[in-house]
Amino acid sequence: MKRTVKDIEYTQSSIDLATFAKALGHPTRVEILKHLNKQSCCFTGDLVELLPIAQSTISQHLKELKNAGLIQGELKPPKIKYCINRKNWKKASLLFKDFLE
Amino acid sequence: MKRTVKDIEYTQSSIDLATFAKALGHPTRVEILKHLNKQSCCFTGDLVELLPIAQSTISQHLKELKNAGLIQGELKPPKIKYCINRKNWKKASLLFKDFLE
DNA sequence: CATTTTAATCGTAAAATTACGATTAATCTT
DNA sequence: AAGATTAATCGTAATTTTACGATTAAAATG
Repeated sequence: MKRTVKDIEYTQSSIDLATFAKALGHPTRVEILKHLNKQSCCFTGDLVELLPIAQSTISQHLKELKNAGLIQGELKPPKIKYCINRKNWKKASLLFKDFLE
Repeated sequence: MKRTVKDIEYTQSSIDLATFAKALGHPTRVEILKHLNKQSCCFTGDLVELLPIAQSTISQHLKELKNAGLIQGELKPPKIKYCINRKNWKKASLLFKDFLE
């Protein structure tokens, strides 16, 4: 890899769309978001029960969704409650809608 | 990596959504699709001029978009005309719309 | 028929992604 | 205070992605 994405000029909307899309680009993360969207919020533990993958892997996926801005975590010791980030969800919704017409 | 996606049961819509999303998960591919969608079709060469990356890399991205079903190629020797696959574009549009509300 | 044009494919390298188990940190319970 | 619970982080390995230049195949042009 000789060049990084940062060297190239893309429109901000292309970058934003690609970032959201990348986060949605794995079925596990889609399932997480589906579950989260259905009941608005849930704990990591709920997802560990729901999905047949390791707890650490789910944490990793949650981190990616968080980094993309699609979810946010709220401390409810000793648990962590994850919720859809409605502001960015809406932003993504509009971006995809506009892009796909 | 001890487990592959294939071992896990996902809903078909999650897989379809993730597949489309993954294809949209790179700004270069988003730019390609934007350009393609604007004028409906174009040749590989147009994209090579448009984007500051190697021809082989663009071919690779086109292949991915084709594999995801978002575009299709038509032989216009010695060129190849790429167009949005409207059927699947519509499918993606509905999937994302439904998913993001 | 030789040359040029077009775009895919090959070979390769660097980086990112995905997965796991083990460990850790924080908080709650006894 | 000791132990249990929860979920992030660490370390690691396999795989995939992204990028490049070089080569190849197919068709058009001279």
